[in-house]
Amino acid sequence: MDQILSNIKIQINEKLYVKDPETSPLGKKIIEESILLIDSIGFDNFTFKKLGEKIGSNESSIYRYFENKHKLLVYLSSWYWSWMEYRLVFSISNHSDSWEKLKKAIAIVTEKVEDDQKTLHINESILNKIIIAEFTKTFHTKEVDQENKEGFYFIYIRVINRLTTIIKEVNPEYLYAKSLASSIVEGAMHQHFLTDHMQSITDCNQTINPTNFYFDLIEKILKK
Amino acid sequence: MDQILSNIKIQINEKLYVKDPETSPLGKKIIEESILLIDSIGFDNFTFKKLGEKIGSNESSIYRYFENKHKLLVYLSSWYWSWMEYRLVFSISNHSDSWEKLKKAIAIVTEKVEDDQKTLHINESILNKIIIAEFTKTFHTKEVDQENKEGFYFIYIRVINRLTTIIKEVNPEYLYAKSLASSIVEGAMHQHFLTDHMQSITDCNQTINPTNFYFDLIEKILKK
DNA sequence: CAAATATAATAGTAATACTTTCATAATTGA
DNA sequence: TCAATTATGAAAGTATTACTATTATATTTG
Repeated sequence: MDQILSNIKIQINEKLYVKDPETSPLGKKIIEESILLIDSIGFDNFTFKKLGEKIGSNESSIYRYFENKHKLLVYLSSWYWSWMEYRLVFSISNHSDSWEKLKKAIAIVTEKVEDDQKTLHINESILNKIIIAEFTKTFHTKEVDQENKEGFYFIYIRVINRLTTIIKEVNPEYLYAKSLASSIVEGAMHQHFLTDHMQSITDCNQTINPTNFYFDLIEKILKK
Repeated sequence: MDQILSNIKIQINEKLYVKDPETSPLGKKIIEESILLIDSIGFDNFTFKKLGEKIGSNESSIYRYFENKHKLLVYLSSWYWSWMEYRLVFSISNHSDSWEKLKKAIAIVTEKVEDDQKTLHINESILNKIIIAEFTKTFHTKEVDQENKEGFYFIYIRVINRLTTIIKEVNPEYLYAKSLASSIVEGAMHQHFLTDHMQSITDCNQTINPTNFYFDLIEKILKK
C-alpha cells in the first residue's frame, strides 16, 4: 500500500486551483501549513494573510495558487476524499464476500484517521480533524448547485456511490441504499464531532466509536 | 394547538441577544426579515447593513438587539428547536403506546415544515429551510465548547434527549439510543439538503421523503 | 408634559478579501 | 551559459465587513 500510494498522484478538479500546488515547493507548503493553521484557528478565522505570515510568504503569492480560502478548503476536501476512496478500494479488493466488503468499507469511512506517513507534506490525521470540523461548510453555500455542476464534490459523491454499490450487493431488496450510504458517511463525521463537543447526545466515547454504532446499525438493517 | 402556541412565549437564552427582540416592533421586524434575507442570499452573504437597508433601519439599531450575525443565527435556531420541541411534546401527549410516540416524534423532526400561520412574524417554513441550510454553522466554530457551556445549544440538545427517551422506551436493550437520536435529527436535515442539491446520493425526492427512510430504519433497528 | 428610552444618522476604525504593479529571484531551454 | 521566461516578494490600493462611538431626533411612559 505504501508503495502504491506514493506512486499514485491524487487527481483534483483543475477548477479548484489557479496553479497546481503539487507542482512547486511553495504550493506544497501552502497545502501542508494551511492544514495545520485551519486546524489550529478554525476555518472561519483562517486568512491567506495569516497563512502567508506563517510560511514566510506574501499573501499575493498564495492567491496565485488559490482564488480564495473556500476553494482551498474544497481542494483539501477533495484530496481527503480521494485518499479515502483509494484506501476504500484497496481495503475491499481482497474480499469477495460482500458482507466483509461492507464492513471493511464502513470501517474505513467511519474510523478516526491515525496519522500515516505515506504522504510527505500532508498530515492525514489533522486533515481528518478538519474534515470533521469544516467539511460541511464546503457545500452549505449559496453556490452549491453551480459548484456541484462544476464537479467540486465529485470525489465525495463517488465515495458514497461506492458504498451504495456494496450496500446493494449485501441486500438488493433494501430500498434506501443511497440514503443509508450518505447517512453513514455524514453521520460518522457528526458522531465524531459530538464525541469531542457534545458528549451528552452521543453514545460514542473513548471506548465505543462511530464504527461500532454503524456496524450494529447495518447488521440490523441489512441482514436477512 | 393554535391557541396554546399563541399563548406560549418561546424562551430563548438571554445571552443570545442584547435586547430581547420580542419586546419591540423593530425587534420583531429584525427577526421576521432576517429569516427572509438569510433564506434569499444565504447566511455567508448576510450582513446587518443589508438587513438594515431591507427594513429601513440603521445598522447600528440592529446591533442594539444582536451582538453579531452568529448570535442572531443561534437565536433563530433556538427559536426553531423550541418550536419543534413544543410540537413534539404536543404530538406525543395523546399517545400511550411508545411505538406510536416514536413514530409521531420522528415524523415531527424529519418532515419538511409547511408554513403554519400560528406565529405572526415568523415564517416557520422558511425558517426550516434556513435550519436545513445553515444550522450546522451555529456549532461548527472554534467557540463551540464555550458557547455550549453557556447553553447556546440547550434546546437542541433537549429535543434530542426527548427523542432518546422515547427510543429507550421502545427498546431498552438498544445500546445506541443517543447516537441514533442525534443521527436522525441531523441526518434528516442532511437528507433534505441532498434532495435539493445532490439528488444522486439520496433516495429521497418528491415522493419518498426522509420520514419514510427513518420509519423504515427504526423499525428494523428497534423492533424486537 | 417632562424624563427616560429607542431609534436614526453620521462618522470612524481595524480587519478582510482581494487586485495591481513593479522589483527581484529562480528556473529552463537554445 | 546566458537570455528569456516564470515564480515569488514587497508594497500599495480598493471595497466591503464588522463593528463602535457620538449626537440628534423621535417615541414612549410615568
